[in-house]
Amino acid sequence: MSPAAVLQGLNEQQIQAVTAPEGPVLVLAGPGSGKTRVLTHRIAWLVSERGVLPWRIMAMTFTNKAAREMGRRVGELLADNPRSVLMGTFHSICARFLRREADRHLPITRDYVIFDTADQRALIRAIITEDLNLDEKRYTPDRILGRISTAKNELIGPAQFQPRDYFDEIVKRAYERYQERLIANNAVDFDDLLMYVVLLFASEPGVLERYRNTYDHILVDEFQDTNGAQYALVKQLAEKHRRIFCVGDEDQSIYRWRGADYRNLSRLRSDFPDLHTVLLEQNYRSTQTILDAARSVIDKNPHRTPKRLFSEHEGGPKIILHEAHNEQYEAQFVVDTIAQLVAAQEVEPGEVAVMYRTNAQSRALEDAFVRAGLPYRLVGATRFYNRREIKDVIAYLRLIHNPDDTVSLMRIINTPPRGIGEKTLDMLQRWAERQRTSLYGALVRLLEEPEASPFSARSRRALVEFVSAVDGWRAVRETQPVGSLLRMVLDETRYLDYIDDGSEQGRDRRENVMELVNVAAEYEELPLSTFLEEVALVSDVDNLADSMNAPSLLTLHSAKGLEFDAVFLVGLEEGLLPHQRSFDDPEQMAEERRLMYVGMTRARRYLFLIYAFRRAVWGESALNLRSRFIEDVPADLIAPAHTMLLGVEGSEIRRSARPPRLSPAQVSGKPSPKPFKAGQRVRHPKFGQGIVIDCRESGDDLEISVAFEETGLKRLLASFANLTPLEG
DNA sequence: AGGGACGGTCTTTTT
DNA sequence: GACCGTCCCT
Repeated sequence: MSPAAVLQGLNEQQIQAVTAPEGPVLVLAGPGSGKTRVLTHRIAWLVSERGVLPWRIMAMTFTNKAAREMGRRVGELLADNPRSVLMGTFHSICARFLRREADRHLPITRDYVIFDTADQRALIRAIITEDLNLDEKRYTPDRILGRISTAKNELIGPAQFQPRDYFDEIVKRAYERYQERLIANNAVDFDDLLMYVVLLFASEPGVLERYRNTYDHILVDEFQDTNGAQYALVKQLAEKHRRIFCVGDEDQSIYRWRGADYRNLSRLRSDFPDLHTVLLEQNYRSTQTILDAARSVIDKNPHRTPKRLFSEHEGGPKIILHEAHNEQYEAQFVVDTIAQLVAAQEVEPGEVAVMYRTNAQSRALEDAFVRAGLPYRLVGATRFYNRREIKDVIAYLRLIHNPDDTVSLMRIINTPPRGIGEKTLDMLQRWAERQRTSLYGALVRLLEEPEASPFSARSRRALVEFVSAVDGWRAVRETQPVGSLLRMVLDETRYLDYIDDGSEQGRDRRENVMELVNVAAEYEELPLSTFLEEVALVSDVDNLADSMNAPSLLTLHSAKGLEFDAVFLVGLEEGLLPHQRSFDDPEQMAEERRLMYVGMTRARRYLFLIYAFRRAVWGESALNLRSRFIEDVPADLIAPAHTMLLGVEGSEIRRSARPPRLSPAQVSGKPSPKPFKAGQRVRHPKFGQGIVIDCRESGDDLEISVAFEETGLKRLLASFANLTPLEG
């Protein structure tokens, strides 16, 4: 293959990046500049031009989807060397290393399981209430787990954990127990996957040497989102041969809250002083209008490396700004507008995305899509693997794989109900403790010498029946493919009858489980451990079905790395984006701004910024001001919805014959007298003085929003509110 | 032991 | 408005 083939279609800057010397390289690049493309071509270039053997290359990404995509493209570029490059998420790659090294070097075995967030909570809750005798209202599992996670991301084990306040003292004690219990369960949490590998490499130079020698080229995607442990891993692997290639964009760093550390950029620079930095500023994705708008939002963030983003797509349609009356109208506007864009053949349905700050916002959107009879792809919300029935079934498989997994055992020992109640479980737990064995160990003992146990005949029979069943499955777990093992479990436990109570929900649950059976069947002869590992490490975006030509609904966080012809950013309101929880922290506020920036730059041609005048929060209707980020977009780049221009040439397409059901403010047919105008000062007998924010028809009344000096924002109906206008 | 009714809390964002 | 934990009844 000639160099021209590998470099084909790349611009000057990109070629420079792809063919950079094999020392440390950092590619800093704006959105849509082909970062991932550069990474892919770099791999192809190393193999075809530099003669690097594909299996000596390791490329780390943040989602499996990104890894798959990369694999596909590398496969295309190197027709004869497919798939042998090690590509995966940090977590999945570490899970693999651990599986290989656990028996020799770690307190867990190769059959370890990965605890997800719910498992972690169950474990820490038990520690707080049982071991430490504390009130879990005061010491909430999530707060403690958050501290533990931060520590692990910085490679601080329970022994090195330095308490800085009283709460930390509790955290330290909980952390110690937590780690002991994980090990007793033969389990690791997400952070352990990384921490164990880094600590192992640090303590066993021989092991590290083996991996360094195998993987002599390290590539990292989305470098700005690496945490302390991930950086340490990269450094360990690369510090000797120094062939490291990172791409990233600090303006797209949106994972600080889960440990992403922006200091890793300066660490990289100081650990690799000969770092070769390439800047990519050309954007291949968005129109200049979108880029200009996005830049005016991100430019307000302090301390950034200024980047001049320029597009090869001049101009483009204006950005549409729309205020909806509430979240239902917001969703309706989105659905209607998508229908119009599609009808006008401006976009394919699958090239449209609706993005929001919180998962809860997907509900109203889903409702609108369902009512309109339009298909959609949902990322997140009630994630498939978080559903109760799926977790139950997977708990069975986990227990079969690893009988020490007490969290799974507790989950299913009486699911479906088989007469093992609280009393019996208490007794079992105490009995196991007395014999210094795991719960499963105690159950096995019960099987061997039933009369040694303290149980009544009835409980004993139930327990024996349960453990015999699990033992039976364990006996065949090596010989049966995952799919048929799962079917055995379902048959013998009559689990489907248990969840399917005949209701619609019950049928849904049954179908979910059947779906899992299908997924499992695809694993064929692959070991159970592989199945469980992938189930634990899949992310929401990984499941985004490319095959379906329908709009995607997703959070701004899961939108990173994706692009669409048309993007709707909804819920652009103070309190939502930026989120309430970031108001008092400038660092977090900067991250909210980057989130907005990421969302805007996902769009190729059409960008819609949408906010709702009021929104139901926890069932209550609340008023919101529109997001401060909207104010940062230059007015000349914005057009209101009713002037919507379709087509780059500016051809105007009339909005559909069907009258769009938009907010009352949109229906501007008959102008009615509005006694109150925004900005006007008013007085209310009870709330005092304030400023009118908004005034609009609501039914046949007027709805006035007033920001009162004392009591804050209130929404009043003109016929009830006794408002007096004040002068100037 | 299990099921149903009730009330309090909760939501950022995810591997 | 959803989920979970708690209480009470069968």
